Amino acid sequence: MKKLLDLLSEEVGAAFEKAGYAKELGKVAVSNRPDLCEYQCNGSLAGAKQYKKAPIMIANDVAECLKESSAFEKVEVCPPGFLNLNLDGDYLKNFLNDMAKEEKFGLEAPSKKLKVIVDYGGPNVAKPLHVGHLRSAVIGESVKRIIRYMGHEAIGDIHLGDWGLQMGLIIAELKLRKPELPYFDEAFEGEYPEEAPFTISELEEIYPFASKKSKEDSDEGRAFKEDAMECTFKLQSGVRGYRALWKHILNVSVTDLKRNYDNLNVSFDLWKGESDVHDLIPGMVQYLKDGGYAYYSEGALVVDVKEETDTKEMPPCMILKSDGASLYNTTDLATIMDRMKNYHPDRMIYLTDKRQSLYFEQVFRCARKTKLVDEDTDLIHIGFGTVNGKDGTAFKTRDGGVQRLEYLIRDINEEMFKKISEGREMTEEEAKQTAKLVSLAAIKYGDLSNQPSKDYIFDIERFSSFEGDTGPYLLYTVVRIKSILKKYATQKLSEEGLEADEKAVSEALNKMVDITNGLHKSESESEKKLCMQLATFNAMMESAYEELAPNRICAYLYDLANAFNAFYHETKILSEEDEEKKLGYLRLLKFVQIVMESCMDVLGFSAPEKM
RNA sequence: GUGUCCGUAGCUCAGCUGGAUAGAGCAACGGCCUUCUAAGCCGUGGGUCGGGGGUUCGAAUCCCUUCGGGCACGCCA
Repeated sequence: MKKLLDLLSEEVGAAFEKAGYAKELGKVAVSNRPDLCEYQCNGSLAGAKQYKKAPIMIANDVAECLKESSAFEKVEVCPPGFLNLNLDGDYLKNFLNDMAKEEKFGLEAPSKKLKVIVDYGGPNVAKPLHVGHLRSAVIGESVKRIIRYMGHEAIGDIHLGDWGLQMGLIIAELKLRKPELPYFDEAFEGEYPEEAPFTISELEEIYPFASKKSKEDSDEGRAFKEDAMECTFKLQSGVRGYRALWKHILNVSVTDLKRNYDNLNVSFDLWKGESDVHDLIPGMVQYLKDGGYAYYSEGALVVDVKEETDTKEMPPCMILKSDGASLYNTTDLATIMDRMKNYHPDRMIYLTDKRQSLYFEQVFRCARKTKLVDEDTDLIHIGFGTVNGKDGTAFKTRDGGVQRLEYLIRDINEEMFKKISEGREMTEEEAKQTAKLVSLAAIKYGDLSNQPSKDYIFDIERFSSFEGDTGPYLLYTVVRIKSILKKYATQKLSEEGLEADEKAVSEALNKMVDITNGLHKSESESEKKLCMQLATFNAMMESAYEELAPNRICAYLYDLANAFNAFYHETKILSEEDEEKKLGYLRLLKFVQIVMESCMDVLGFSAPEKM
């Protein structure tokens, strides 16, 4: 289904053409003077020079031709040559009714269905998630959902950090603490225990402890680091006990990660990690050498990725360190190779901190140059900004430490629980569930409503206050709508003497309020504004997809919620006596509800029944 | 040094490919609940869009320059 602005532009464009001017001038935009009109066209001003004619004359000619158009109820010419337009009510009604009949509200299916891998999350095994992981998870999840909503195939890959020195550090420390474990006995030939010899909290304590020790400038520190490196090497070369121990670390950690990501309503299709491509590295390195791409520079194996058009310095993409070890680049390139072989995606999208953007440019150029990817494979890096505290510097706990994501979410949950329990009639369990939904919306909306590339201030106070442009405000709006609809259905059921339990109400609603049965023509200004906002859904979603910008959806939701609340305040819905009119209102409400819920779902949160 | 992003109301931010009086939220102030959830709605005050040039009929938006800040720049990820 076409976008409203395109339809209007065609309409005005045809008028330009009919009046003897280029139809391209008929581009219609939402008015920036809502006091004067709803839409505007500035083509007469732009065309003045070309036609050597005063803009106002052109505008008058066009306005004359536009009189026959059914799209506008008002066409005005304003000096020096603006074309001020108001949409015709029936035209709008018809547009919305068409929209209501389509599954995705007029969003067109893509001409070609693409396969896209979205690489996000990127946690390290055995390290708790912290605030820095929030953005990758939240934005990545939404980007994945946007792609799916558009009708493409999206595969989410968590891309675990599960292979480097960090694993060696943990194993080395475990060896010191529990040398009696069979994993360290090279003569051991039996079955290793199924149960891991540690819990997640032990694991989380061990890593920072070991990491710190390895950096100490002492004999003990150096010896420990050496041992950790040896453990890493043994692990990577496949020593049985070390592999078994590593499996335990991975399992315990992944279980915990899954729980954490579940709490964020984030899920991955693939739980691949750096370890999965380890065996591919030698072959890839050989390929890069054989192809004449890679050469040794300052002892390291590199691929040049400079291009003639570069205005900046472009360091080469490093494949192997001078000691022969692989690094981040190596596994990323191997992962690209692996994905091309197993999935052959049309696009790969990476979400990481924006500080890595030069790095990804090198990797992408390298992959392209060395033909690890096809020419038409899209490689995209979405670099996001930092989550800052109120002081504008990186978010920390009160005592200056790194804030664990789990605790942060827990704190916000509790805060929200208190708020919801106050003055609302709800059981404790209900309040808990509601608090969870509301705080998730608060956190996610707080993040997603910013442009991904920008830093933003994570202000718990602001999120906890729930006023204005916040997730909870959006939820509240949806809850209001649900509440009205339910009340209507409950009344109807009891009028007929039927039982009105939750299930019956929702079934009755589906039957009685069906948006495909059509809206009526807007009567009030606020109703029309609401409808116009609703009508921009497909254009909005398309641009959110093209720009990979969840913030577009956030802005739309906020505008839609505002438009609804304005309408709500001046319209008596349930007490409307004209039954047909009342049904029209209810359908409009339902329409707003499901559009809002669809948007929220794409953002990765949802509204409760009550708040 | 090279590159890159940013500088808009007291605070946090929108402003799409240049268009008419620069918009929201928070904070401040004033209204609106016997009526569908007031976590809401309506209104008031508050800005030489960092500075200076230029292009244009017209610039927060495009170009140049300057100041101030963030970030990245071969063996970390």
